[in-house]
Amino acid sequence: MPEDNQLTARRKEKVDILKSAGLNLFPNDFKPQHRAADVCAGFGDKTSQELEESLFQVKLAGRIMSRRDFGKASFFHIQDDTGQIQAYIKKADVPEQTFELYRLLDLGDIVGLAGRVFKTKTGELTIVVSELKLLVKSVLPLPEKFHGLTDKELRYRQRYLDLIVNKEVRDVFVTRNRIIAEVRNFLNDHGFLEVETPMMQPIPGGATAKPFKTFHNALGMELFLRIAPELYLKRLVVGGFHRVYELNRNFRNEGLSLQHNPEFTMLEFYQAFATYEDLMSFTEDLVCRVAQKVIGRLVITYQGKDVDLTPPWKRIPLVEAVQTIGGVPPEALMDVAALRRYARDQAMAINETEGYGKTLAKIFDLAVEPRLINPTFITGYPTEISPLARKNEQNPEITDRFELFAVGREMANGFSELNDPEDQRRRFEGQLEEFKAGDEEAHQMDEDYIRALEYGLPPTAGEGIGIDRLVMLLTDSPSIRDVILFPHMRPETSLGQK
RNA sequence: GGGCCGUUAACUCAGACGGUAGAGUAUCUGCCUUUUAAGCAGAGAGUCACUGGUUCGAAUCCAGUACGGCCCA
Repeated sequence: MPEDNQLTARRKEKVDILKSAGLNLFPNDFKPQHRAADVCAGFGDKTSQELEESLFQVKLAGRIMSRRDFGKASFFHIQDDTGQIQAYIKKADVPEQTFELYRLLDLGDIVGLAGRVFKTKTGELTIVVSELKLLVKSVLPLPEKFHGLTDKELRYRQRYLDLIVNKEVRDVFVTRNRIIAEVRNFLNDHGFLEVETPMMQPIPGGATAKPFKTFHNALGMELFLRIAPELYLKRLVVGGFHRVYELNRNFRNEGLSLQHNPEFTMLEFYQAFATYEDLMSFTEDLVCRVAQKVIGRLVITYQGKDVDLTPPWKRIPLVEAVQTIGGVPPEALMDVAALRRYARDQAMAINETEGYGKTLAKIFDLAVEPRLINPTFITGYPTEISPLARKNEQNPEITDRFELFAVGREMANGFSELNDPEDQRRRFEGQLEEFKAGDEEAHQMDEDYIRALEYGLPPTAGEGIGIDRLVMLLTDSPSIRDVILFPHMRPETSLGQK
């Protein structure tokens, strides 16, 4: 792309002019003393007369975002990391070479300036430039000022440009940071210890998903980018860290969608002596506190729909939800044959080789999930599809597990942990059968994890919360790519390698 | 992986029926000392994503490829 066109050629000419005038084009000695937002906050409510009398000087640095030239004067806006402020330069008021320099500046250049604060006729706080210094010349033109940059491909590929010209994008990522900070605060306040466990694992576990493979040259071994930190975190509970969490990246080798990026951020936390029911209440508290602190309210809007986060949230057993919300008749739930018949009648795409639990979950995904707008816990997931969860004591066909849904998508998954090593071994063996039967996502055997359980995992409950999806919900973002700074894209073919 | 749609100037977009490629912003020149999508007058700027085909002639029709978007698995 950076091939010369008329615009970049003209800018490079200006670089040459400035260079030949002996100007340092990359100075590093300008120290701004103010920021745009501080100046606005500090002087915004002063009258023009007060400003005239105060003669207050400010010194700041920013990128030129717009300019309105007159013959012997000009208005321009500069933007720093806090926002924009207008500046005014008048030929008569500055040394000749300063005005000459200004004439050679372009939108996108970063300058340092100093001057007095005043208000224009229209009441806009403005800096009268008395000193102006070029801090770096930009040789590529910025997008058009009114429509800005809207092409999604360009926005994701050149996020730096997106961030320069689209303030809302910047705001989303600031909010993301605040959400994550509040999640950490909440967990820290509740006595949880943040830990870091391997991203590269010899056995990918803790979830059902296809992993990315990599290779360690010196050890001559295949490794997998983690699909979840779960098994390591539970080892830490065995080791005596009774409240642990990890908030970091997972990697899953799957397709991309509005809700899926190959690497995504997940919170996982484990609490000894808690049950999945404790975690449901804990999750309500966590999400509400984050929403209250970051957004300031519990009724939010997501893509035009109202979402009420006010607890308590509904807790509905899976089989009940399928009937009352999904409209599946009770007789269709009799056995796997009945489920398949029902799915066929409803033209639902299911895999005829899968068993009762998977088929039921699939029907749930299609018939119920999109309808769960307000946060809702679905409980009682089949044991067959929950190889790491504790069986329910009344009904061993289901587990003490929940998933949380909101705005029609899964937000969290939690359960009382299976801590019986013999049961865990049998579950892993069952998964191996599934793998042999063609399920590439089936869980693998992890002998060391079973050994850890043999030392004794305290009764524990654990949960994972999809942070990207939480950020999407709280920032009203339609795509996961809007909350990930550099979402995965295929390589740009037109960009030559230097 | 499948279906539909898109790709035209740096950006945002027009471009019926196949007949020399258009606008606004941005850039350049001139005028302009309180503008803010500043204004007025003028100028320059394009491998119409790529490859092939049909045609006297293709941005336009056809096929394939690349990248992207949306929907589905």
